[in-house]
Amino acid sequence: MTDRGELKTQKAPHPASTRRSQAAPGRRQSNKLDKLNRIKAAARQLFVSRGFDDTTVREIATRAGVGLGTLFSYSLNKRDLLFLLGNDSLDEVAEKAGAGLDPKARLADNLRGIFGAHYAFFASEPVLARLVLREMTFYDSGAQAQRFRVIRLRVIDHVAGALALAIASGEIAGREDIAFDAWVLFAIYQVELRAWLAACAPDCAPDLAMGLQRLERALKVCIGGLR
Amino acid sequence: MTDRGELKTQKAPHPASTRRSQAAPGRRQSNKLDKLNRIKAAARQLFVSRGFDDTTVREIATRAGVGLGTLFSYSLNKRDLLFLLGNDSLDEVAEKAGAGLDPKARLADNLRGIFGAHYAFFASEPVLARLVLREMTFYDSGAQAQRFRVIRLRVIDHVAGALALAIASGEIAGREDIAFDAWVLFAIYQVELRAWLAACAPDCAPDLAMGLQRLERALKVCIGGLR
DNA sequence: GGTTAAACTTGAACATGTTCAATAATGATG
DNA sequence: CATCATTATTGAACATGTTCAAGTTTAACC
Repeated sequence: MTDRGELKTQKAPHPASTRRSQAAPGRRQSNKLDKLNRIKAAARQLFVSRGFDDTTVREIATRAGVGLGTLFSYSLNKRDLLFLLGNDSLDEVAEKAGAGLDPKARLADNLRGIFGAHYAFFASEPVLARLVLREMTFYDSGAQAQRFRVIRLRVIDHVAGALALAIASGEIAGREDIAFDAWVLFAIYQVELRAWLAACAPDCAPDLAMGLQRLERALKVCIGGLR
Repeated sequence: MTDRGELKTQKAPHPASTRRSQAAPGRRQSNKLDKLNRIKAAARQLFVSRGFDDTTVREIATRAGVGLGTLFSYSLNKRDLLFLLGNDSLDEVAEKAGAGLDPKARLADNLRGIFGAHYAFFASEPVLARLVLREMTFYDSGAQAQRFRVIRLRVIDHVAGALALAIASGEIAGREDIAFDAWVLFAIYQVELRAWLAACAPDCAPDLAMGLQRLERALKVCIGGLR
């Protein structure tokens, strides 16, 4: 395989080409967007209804009304196509989760706000969510994998924000390295999330309340310490 | 794909067949073992020297001196073949790690004993280790994936053992649910491990001391608590 | 409008994991 | 040893992700 993590073409339209430069959002640009949307919709439908492995890229191309080769100028490979879908959703979720931080709330509640938004998303799209998590955990080449990492950093940042608020309000003591503490809490979230999604059959919706309760318990072990 | 996680043939030799039953470790059995070993050796060499994706099953079969189809009666698929190698090593490591528990040691030291043994293994076979972790994190069908899960449970059990010792010696207070606490610590280990292995180029040996130091720091955040 | 270069699209061709029907090897039995 | 049922082996055939050289479309410029 040896992919270098880059798309083949993908250029800003007319980047001061030989002739001229201009914003020029012409037919070309809107056609591309249209195709991308058709591809995304087709892929989403098929991945959700048949699973990742049992969906062929040929089916996606057909349903999207594009040629087989065209798929690969919109996403580096099949996996990256899945990430594209996942990231679109995760991006929204992460934004929403971060906006909900409440200076007057307790730490546990702010954390539930952040992680709960994600859990709700994963519960609402269990099939896609499981696929994304499964595929995304370790692959890190491709534009979408990079985007995923950025989103993740933002979430960790939100956790750090929650910790800062808790310190400001005196709920917990000042800490040496908030970012590191946030990383540890995020680690617990990640593993809990995977365990929660793995716990029930691949096409059933996981139990949101139960999952969050377990996560909260795990986070409290860490917040309270073992001593 | 739709694999059901089972090998095709694989039967205890002559399981009270139509005729008779017997231990009968004849030529057949030793031939099989021999082939399995050749396959494992070939796969290991190729995976380590060229990576998982760039090794073809045809190459493995050729180097092992077996037919292409034979590979798939020894492992369910290419990925499971990788797990086979990884599990053989992990099994040993987990055993060693558990045996090293010292009732007189401090909690942090016992934990370093357990996790350190794993880190040492991952540092000594970085290529294989990364492959196994990458591939194994979410796939859970196939005999080897099952075996991996059992090994993991054993490690968590060792962590629980370390906690029990720390409680017995009075280092930490009695806890409500040691197994759950162990699970949380293990979660931190898992994420730290992945971050450590991901941090450097794919074929360089990661820095053992630095990795363990970071892990210890993360575990201490949890042990000490945030308050 | 006509010309042209850049960008986009495409499916045939390729690479490679996996299956399976045919064949061979084994060893229990007579 | 001859027979035969079971088990193991095999590679041709298949399925499917990915590449790429050739063709098509776009729009900047005259």
